[in-house]
Amino acid sequence: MLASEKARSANIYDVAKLAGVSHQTVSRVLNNHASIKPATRAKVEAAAAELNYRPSMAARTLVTNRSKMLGLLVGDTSLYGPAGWLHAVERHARLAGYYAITVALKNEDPDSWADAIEHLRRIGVEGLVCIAIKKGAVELAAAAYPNTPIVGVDTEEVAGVTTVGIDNEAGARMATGHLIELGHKNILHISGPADSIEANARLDGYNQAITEHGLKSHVLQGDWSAETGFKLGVDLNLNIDKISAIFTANDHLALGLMKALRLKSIAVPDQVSIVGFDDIPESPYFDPPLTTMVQEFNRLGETAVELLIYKINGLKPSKTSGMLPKLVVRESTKRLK
Amino acid sequence: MLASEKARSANIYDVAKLAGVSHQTVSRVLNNHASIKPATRAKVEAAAAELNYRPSMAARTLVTNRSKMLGLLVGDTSLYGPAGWLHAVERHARLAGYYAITVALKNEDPDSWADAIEHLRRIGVEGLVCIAIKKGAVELAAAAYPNTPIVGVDTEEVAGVTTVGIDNEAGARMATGHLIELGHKNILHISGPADSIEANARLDGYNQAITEHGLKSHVLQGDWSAETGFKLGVDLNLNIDKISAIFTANDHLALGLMKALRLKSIAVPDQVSIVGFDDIPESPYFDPPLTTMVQEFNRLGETAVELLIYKINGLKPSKTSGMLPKLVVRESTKRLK
DNA sequence: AGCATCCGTGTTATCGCTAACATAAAAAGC
DNA sequence: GCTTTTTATGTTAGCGATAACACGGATGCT
Repeated sequence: MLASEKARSANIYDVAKLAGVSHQTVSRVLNNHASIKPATRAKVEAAAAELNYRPSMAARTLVTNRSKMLGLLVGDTSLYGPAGWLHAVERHARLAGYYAITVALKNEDPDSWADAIEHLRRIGVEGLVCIAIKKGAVELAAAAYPNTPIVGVDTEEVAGVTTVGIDNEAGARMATGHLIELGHKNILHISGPADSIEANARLDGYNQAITEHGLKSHVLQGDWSAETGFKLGVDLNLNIDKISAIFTANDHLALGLMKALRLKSIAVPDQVSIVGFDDIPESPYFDPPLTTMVQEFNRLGETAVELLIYKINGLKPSKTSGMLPKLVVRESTKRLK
Repeated sequence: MLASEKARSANIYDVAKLAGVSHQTVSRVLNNHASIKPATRAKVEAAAAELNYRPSMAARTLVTNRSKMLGLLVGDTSLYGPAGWLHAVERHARLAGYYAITVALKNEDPDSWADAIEHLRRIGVEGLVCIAIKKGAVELAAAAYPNTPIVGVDTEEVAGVTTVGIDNEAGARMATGHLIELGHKNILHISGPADSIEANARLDGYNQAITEHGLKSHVLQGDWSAETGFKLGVDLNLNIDKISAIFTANDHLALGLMKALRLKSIAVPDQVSIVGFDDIPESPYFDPPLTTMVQEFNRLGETAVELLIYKINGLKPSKTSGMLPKLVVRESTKRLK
């Protein structure tokens, strides 16, 4: 309260002095070391509380060489999947006592990758989570962080990087399988962007289901946008291949597609059944409500953080398989008459 | 390359030795101090590059007491607005050389606020951006960080906190005004949650426009979800008040509402015109495409970071007014016959 | 009883950097 | 040409924590 008192906040020596012990004892209390008398612990804790003491992460990081920070390299955060994973990872990082430093990479702009990665490098993260970024970006990150554990969430396989993700292939097989069960024979797939790992996995899953049942594969190249779904829908002629069902690589494509079909007075699901992928929050309210594949963000985030912390602690994580999305049947799919 | 060499990365002394100067000279080069001979600078930079040197943020933070980190306290990141602002802020923080530590607060769960804020406190951020969180949470943060500059993005006014945001009131006035211009006399507003600042500002804007034109206010209490829009739509009887137009507090409400109207065979816009708010990416593909209000995330994020850095540097920022959203007219609104 | 062991705590060194002061050489002023 | 200033660099101290070692006193074992 004296005028001479600096606004400087209390450090470990201030606490030690007030508690009448050495600073090292304070440090031991803070770090839950064994062999501290309960009475001493109480004194120290009281002093710390009174001074509103907070340990300096910077000092701790400097001496222990562990920053308790994780870097989160994420792709397009406006997409439903990446945004969901990001926040799940962030949440679980905090629950595990780590700080999450997020850096958004523009997927389309490789020139910016190096800058973003360099930005993170300076701060000294203990581990890296790469979320839905291109293979090249993961490789760049791996090269920049030769001794830092990395976990990829829905990224391509890169040496030294443990990858977790949803099983897009199995999901696409389920989505296509659902249409096949409903009696559809000519099923079109509108794919995601050609350079996307997830999009390709979904395409593969579709083709597997199609081939297994001796059907013919029909694929149109798309991306992740409603706009492209709309454009492809406008140009689409269902009669040429007698298409009675369409599986789109995500819900946005389905949304745009359905708008185009509406304009052409093609009824969903009476004339075409449609299955999407993602289950964005809007999907139940589409016209008609969309049958699609749901994924659980929370568990994926938890797994990613768990694996990363394993690696940080020098343990080899066991291989994890992708998480299975689930089918939600709504009104956009119907048995073929 | 010797076996004795630790995996330890190079520090400032290693660089100094290799460059044949003192460590302080290296420090000066790194911090762009004046009075460094170009030749010396070149030597140091070459040495730093050769050793792949990165300064330790922790050491720098310890001695300068400036962490170059900003805390981002954000509300429900699954909502379109908050997610957009968050990423805009994150991006501009990085462009300004700051690290963004994100912590997501559950808006509905006040018990968790303190934990989240404490988590951030330990790391010593230089400033705080509060994005779309409740007033109580902002106050808690302000109390926990008495000497830390805070900027609120779309939060209620709290003493000491500079607030930026879009002008929800003006936006709502514009949206309602659009319907009035089209000749509508009985305009219903479906509001957002009662405890939301934005929702109340939008409600106020609606009421202003209504009163100015001598019309009667019709309000239904909603929240931000498509589900609620749907439920309200199911129960709605347009005839009672001769409602010919509806302004919903966001696009999701409009989405749910339009689904309900479709089920009841009420044509949009022929029987009711609808205006939303937000312009989520899906809105152009709704049935019909939604007339709504667009906001610019990027500029808001830039402004927030700019203001915060002003405050960090001890400058008093000038009062900023809210940014004006713009009207996008699509097919869900029509002149009243 | 005498020695080893453990418990609880204190002392000193160190992490990698910047601030502040010190100093030699070069430039400028009279 | 000699002091004064400026330029360019070096030296020392300290930020706030943990690690490693030291050490007195209590306890256990023979």
